[in-house]
Amino acid sequence: MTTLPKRVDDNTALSNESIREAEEIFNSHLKRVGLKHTEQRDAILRTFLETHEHLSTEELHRLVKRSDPRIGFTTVYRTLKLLAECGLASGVAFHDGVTRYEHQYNRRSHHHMVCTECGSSVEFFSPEIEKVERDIGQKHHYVTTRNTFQVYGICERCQKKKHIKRELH
Amino acid sequence: MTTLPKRVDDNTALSNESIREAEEIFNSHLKRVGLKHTEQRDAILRTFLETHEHLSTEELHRLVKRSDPRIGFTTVYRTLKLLAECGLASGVAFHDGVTRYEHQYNRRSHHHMVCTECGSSVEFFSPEIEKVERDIGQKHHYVTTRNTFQVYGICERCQKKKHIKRELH
DNA sequence: TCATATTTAGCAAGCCGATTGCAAAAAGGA
DNA sequence: TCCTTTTTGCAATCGGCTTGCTAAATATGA
Repeated sequence: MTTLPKRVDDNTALSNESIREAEEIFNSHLKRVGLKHTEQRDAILRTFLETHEHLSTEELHRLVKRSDPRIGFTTVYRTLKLLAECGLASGVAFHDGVTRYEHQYNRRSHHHMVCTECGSSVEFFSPEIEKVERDIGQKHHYVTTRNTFQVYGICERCQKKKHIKRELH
Repeated sequence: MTTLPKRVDDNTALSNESIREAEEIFNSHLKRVGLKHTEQRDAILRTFLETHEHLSTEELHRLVKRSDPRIGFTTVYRTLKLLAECGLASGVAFHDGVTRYEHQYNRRSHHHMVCTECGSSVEFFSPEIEKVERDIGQKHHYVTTRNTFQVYGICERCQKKKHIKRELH
């Protein structure tokens, strides 16, 4: 067993306890840097923790507006930065120029395989990757902090679609 | 030996022969898709092959202008896309929102470790990574095409700088 | 070599996600 | 409650990426 894959659309919802813990982390981060606790920030964090996928700021904003339509894009944008600061969110750059975020709380480092046809993705964890990070850091005297690993390819469904298209000729 | 690292600033210049081969690949690609051979495209390819690092379109444009100041940004931009199409260049997305390109001819797939303080980077190749790509693709029935792997951290020099700064307090 | 058809070059404009200035509103300590 | 500080969110801006357009360059065929 080399990997522990997990479909993105699995139910990865956090327990109430985890959510409270995450709120705690966020609140103390705010206090530490002298910022205020607001309704909007709370709502954004809660919505964010409910998600399972990697969301652009745009997409999170759309979700947040469901619980409060008056929350603006800028606030979501800035809150996401705060969440990244205290380790609750982390950004992933796929190859389409849009930064996506995923919640990091109670999840271990993992990687993505992305279909270049339809954009769907699979998450997986691989201890080998973490080992390579350690090894290569040691070799070049870097103190490593994180890594990103993405595999690109074509998913089963899109392969079949292509097959059908070819048969029509 | 798990990795075959190579410093980015090594002399990785291609032989004349390799350059001719690359030009050949480019020319037949142009012919295949019904495009024309031009001085500018030639100059851009040649400059590109001389580089050793990952360049943004902007940066390559600056270099190209040294050999011909009248070559515009758009042409470099579009030529880079052509080069990517025929496999001579490939784009890498670091985490600063800028797409960088590196020449791919006569080089095998490799990865990057980037210093988050000063931006310098180290290239390395790791067969383990390629194996993980194959495994995870197989497991989820993807036909994989490529992967990107980046390690982030702090290089030796920047660690020392931080150390000195701390001692001044 | 020259004429003709096709593509290119590069300016300028547009696009789009990321970022910021600002004034009214909200938070929270005294 | 009052007052200071921070936040919010609109609107404007920024910056990299992309494209429309026309004069110029290239390839093809006579």
